[in-house]
Amino acid sequence: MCAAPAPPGSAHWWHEHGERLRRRRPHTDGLTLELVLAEALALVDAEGMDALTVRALATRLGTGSSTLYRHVASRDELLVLLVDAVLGEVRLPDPGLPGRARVEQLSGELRRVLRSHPHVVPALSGSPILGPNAMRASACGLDNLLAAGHPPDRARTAYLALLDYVLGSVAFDAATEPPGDRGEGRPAHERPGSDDVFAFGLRTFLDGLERG
Amino acid sequence: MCAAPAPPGSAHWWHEHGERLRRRRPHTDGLTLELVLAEALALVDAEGMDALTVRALATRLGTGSSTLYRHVASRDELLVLLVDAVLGEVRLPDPGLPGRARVEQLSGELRRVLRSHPHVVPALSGSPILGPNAMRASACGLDNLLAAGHPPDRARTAYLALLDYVLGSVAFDAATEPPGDRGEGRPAHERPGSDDVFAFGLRTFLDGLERG
DNA sequence: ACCTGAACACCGTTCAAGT
DNA sequence: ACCTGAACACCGTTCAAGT
Repeated sequence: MCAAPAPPGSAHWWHEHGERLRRRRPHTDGLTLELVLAEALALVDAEGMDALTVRALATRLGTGSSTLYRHVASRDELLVLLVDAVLGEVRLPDPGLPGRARVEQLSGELRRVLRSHPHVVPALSGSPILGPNAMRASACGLDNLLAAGHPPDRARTAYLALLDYVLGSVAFDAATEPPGDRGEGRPAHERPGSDDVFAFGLRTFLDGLERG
Repeated sequence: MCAAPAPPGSAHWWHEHGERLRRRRPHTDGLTLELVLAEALALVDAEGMDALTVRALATRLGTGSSTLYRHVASRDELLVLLVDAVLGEVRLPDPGLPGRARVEQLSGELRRVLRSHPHVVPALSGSPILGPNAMRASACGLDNLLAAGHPPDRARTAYLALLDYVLGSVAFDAATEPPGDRGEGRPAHERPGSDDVFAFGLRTFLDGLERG
């Protein structure tokens, strides 16, 4: 029974992953999951997601590919863990700030961190984002909206919509181009920078949220 | 000179692709790019993006994998073309409607189309979205905001922010989970459905845009 | 000229054989 | 028990050989 393996990134998988970490004993070689993830992130940052092959990662770590399977069950698992590792770089805002300022700060910080690892971003849309670092940021995001004075149901819905916007602005940053610049010459209008677009969208959403 | 191949999905690549289409003569077998893309979409919809291998697609089309390279230069090109093919399903809103209603309708339609091909969505964040069908929808999206009474610069910025939100809401739909449901029992609060989240976020953004 | 089978250089993953 | 080289079943892509 219970032969179905939990899909990497699912809540069930994260639960089992936590138990696995608690149970683990040190390997005879010095290799740890943390080292594997750090090297994987360095590889992805330097050469892009396609360069993150199990074999290339193993070579960088000075072993064979089969050795990595003692730390990670599959390449998919590696990607899920990599995403949460990146989210671990997010610094939560000062709790002393007012609600809206905290919302703006956390949104900007999430965007900053993800843009500092651009090749990891496409991996965000593959599987659910439920790792411990994701949950930590997530709880903070909801708290901020509650602190800004929104009732719980409204705060929860607003939180999800805002998260979609922040992640979308990172993922589709260079992917979206305004229409009207079809000619060969320089465009008639300055194309708005992605930082300006992000700030405008965030401000507009929060304005709508306050006054709605 | 000019040996650098344009990366699939770039404006330059799309330009060359258009010329390639204009120049093409019929192949001796009945196979066309349109047929290749239709079969690729059927395969992705049925079995997911990982199942879209050049070999599997060729088999479904009754040929060998090398034959597909007469229609598409690489698997990456195939994905770029597939994304624009999906965007071709977007129906533009009735021009007789008022600006804001058109914005809401086009946003909802884009979301509907992408959610009907969920396995294609992750491919959106890989490369720029500059195909003819993307540009057609894009031009409409900007027009709608102009028609809603926003000055050009503001309309352009708002259009980009709104697009990030719509794409984000599709791409991170199942990927985002609200905090607070950590217990094993049923959650204390009903989790807001993604349709509700989307509608709320869209309304909130447009409210902020009107009153800002 | 057009087409394509067979080959090349990979890939993720497994597992029997080593220590 | 722990580890890993070598193998398995793929993959995208190319190109010489066929028509």
